[in-house]
Amino acid sequence: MTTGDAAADSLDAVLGDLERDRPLLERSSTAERVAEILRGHIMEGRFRPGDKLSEEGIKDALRVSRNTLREAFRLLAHERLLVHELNRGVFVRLLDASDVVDLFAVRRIIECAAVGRADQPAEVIARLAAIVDDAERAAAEQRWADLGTGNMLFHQAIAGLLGSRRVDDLMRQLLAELRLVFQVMSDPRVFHEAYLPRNRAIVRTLADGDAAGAERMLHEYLRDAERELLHAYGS
Amino acid sequence: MTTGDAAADSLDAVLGDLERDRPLLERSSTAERVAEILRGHIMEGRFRPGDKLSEEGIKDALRVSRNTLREAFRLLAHERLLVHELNRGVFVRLLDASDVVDLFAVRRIIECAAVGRADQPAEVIARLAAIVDDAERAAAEQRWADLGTGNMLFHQAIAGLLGSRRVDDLMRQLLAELRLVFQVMSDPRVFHEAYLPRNRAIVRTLADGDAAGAERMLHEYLRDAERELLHAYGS
DNA sequence: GCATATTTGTCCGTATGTATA
DNA sequence: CTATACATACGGACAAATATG
Repeated sequence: MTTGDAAADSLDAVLGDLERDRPLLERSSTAERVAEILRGHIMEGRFRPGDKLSEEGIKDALRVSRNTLREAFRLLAHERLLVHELNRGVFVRLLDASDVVDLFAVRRIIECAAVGRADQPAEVIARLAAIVDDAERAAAEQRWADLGTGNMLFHQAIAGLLGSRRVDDLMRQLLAELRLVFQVMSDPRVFHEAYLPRNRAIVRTLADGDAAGAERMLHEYLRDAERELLHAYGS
Repeated sequence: MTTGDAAADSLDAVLGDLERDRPLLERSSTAERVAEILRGHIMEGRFRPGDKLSEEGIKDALRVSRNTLREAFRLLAHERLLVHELNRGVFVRLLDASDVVDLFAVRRIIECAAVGRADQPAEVIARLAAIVDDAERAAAEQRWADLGTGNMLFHQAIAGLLGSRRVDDLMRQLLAELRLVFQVMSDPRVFHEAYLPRNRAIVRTLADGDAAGAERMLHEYLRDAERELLHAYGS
């Protein structure tokens, strides 16, 4: 009973109003806006992995029709953030150890390919450094949520080195799934904090023009992070 | 007026009945089955890139409700096979030269990473060889459609060497998009046929245990194929 | 194991807004 | 500029499946 009677009432409070910041130049359908809102709530942990998202409760809270809501559900299910069980409804995805392994396998391929390319202009490296700066500042000021997103942003930027729209989309999706992994962990703060210096070192090595070295460091980074997450999963 | 009044009538003939081969153990919703049918029609060229898919015409032909059809549209738009233009409807995606470049950039990363791994059991290599066998047979018997799918299957199998569910899904999607590229080409037959011997050579090199050599060959393969497609796009 | 209540799956009618001939 | 066609979005309805007591 994850979203029981009481929860249905509180959804009004949890989910902000749909029309909140509707831009004058809105170029998206209601279903897409609903999906965006729900995506945010999932990734920030207000809906936890395994939770059921009932059509009735959410359509009332967001004041949209069931049809529109179902279109949004389809989108998020396609992004692997929700799972659709026939005649049972949609649930926030619950990832297992094999998902973690798969996620890191893809990350290794994409991210290592990205840093391994030697032809990076200095301006791009500077952008990476700026992102690490922000994350370090967030850690220093104990803004743990910002630290987490900053770390994510770093790896998104790494993938961005490839300059491919499709790789960017893929990476965004992988990191969103990874957020679901973090949310079943005990303490995400210390996790992200420990890897901050390694991000810094990777950028420095890249700036020195040692792409191969940076790739090696990133590979070890991913190996260790995967191992730690799997350990947290108790496998 | 790609799907005008006359076309709406013929849709009944073009689109097979939805209930055709509904399995006893149907574990999928109507929306997913509709998406599957439309996907097939798009990839086999019965709907051509740029065509508009009108809700009215298709819902009548498939005898489903507008709501269900819209859910299916959302799925296919998310797969990049359709583009959703607000208040204008959905259209079969029309790819441009930059899409071809992007598609091949991702293919290079994925496929080259796959063949570059030296630890492939002999049984897996044999499966690759069998796929090339099938494609060669199709070419010899002038079954051009089968030749095309056979070539696709080969590259799907290459990506499959990584043993990652997410990579498999990604590759399936990339190849589906690539099919849209082929459909604006003049003569896909000769295109696929020319690359058949190179597939064969890659498998042979892999069987010899020379993963690095196979990766080099695949890289050249992709470079040439991309160049040829871009030339066909007139850029 | 059964009867009931709840929820999903699907369809329809309709009002409104948007694009286009 | 008007008229028409169409997409968007809503709400109601009902059958079917599932959850609950």
